[in-house]
Amino acid sequence: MSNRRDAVHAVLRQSEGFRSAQDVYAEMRAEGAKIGLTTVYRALQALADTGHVDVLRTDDGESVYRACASGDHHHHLVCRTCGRTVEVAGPAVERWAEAIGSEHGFTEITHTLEIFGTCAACSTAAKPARTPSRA
Amino acid sequence: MSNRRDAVHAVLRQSEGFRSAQDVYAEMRAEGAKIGLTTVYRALQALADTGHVDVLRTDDGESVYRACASGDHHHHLVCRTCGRTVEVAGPAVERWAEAIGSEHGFTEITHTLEIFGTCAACSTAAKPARTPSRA
DNA sequence: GGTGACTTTGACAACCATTTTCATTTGCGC
DNA sequence: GCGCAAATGAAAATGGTTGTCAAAGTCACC
Repeated sequence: MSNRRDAVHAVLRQSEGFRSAQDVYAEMRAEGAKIGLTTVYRALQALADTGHVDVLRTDDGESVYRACASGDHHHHLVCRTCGRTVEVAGPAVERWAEAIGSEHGFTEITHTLEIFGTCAACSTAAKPARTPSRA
Repeated sequence: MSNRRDAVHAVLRQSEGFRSAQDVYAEMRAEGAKIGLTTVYRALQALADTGHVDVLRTDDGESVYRACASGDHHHHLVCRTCGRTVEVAGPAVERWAEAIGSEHGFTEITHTLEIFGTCAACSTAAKPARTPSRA
């Protein structure tokens, strides 16, 4: 029955970068899957709770999910143009955060860290001419 | 005329931690200020654009604002219980992010980093008994 | 002092992702 | 086959944020 959950997970596994709930839903419907938006949200949350996928918020407040290779704590280097994502680990940062926290008397330190940039491919593609589509 | 904007800014200055737009609006109304929600949002955005206040998204997608001491790039150590905020600088992290980015061929690196924890006062107040409210 | 152009304001409606509700369906044990 | 409990999904509710638009305020200029 939690077949739906697996289906949702599968969609994420097939994706390169982060996908929004609406996005996943749309794709599944497009593929002919009979599933409700509600279920997608529930599946995504369940997956996130069990640590099977990573969640993060986009700048416009949308939640995006991604099936990550490792279940360990890690961060993401995301291309702001194509969405390609690289998982990175930063032991030094973890320690730094801990240290900063303790230094100020804080306990149970957690942190959120995401790195954004333009990947090689996109930065090449973006400035061939000298009309950088300046918005 | 941009008196409203100053008023909004003032509210933030009087606050210790991050405040949501709705929150600021409610407080201003409570103080008797005649201001509309729309205006509060606009003021907040304007302030954020000009770098007078820092913005970040809470886990539930709400935008929260804070008038920060320095206009420089810095991060926040936020108490998840009382909201008290400490501004921290982490040159090492900035460099690390840059390095990781270049290493993967990314350019125009930016990053978001927030540290959450329980401050000394709150952690003391929270565990008087031995019922750690383990969710 | 008056007038008109332009900007700011704010009430209200529109948006939209997410959540809740609730009736129906499905799986499973008995 | 029956009934219960969990899962599902359609639709409505929620709630923060943004857009619309007319009214009010400012200011320059006559």
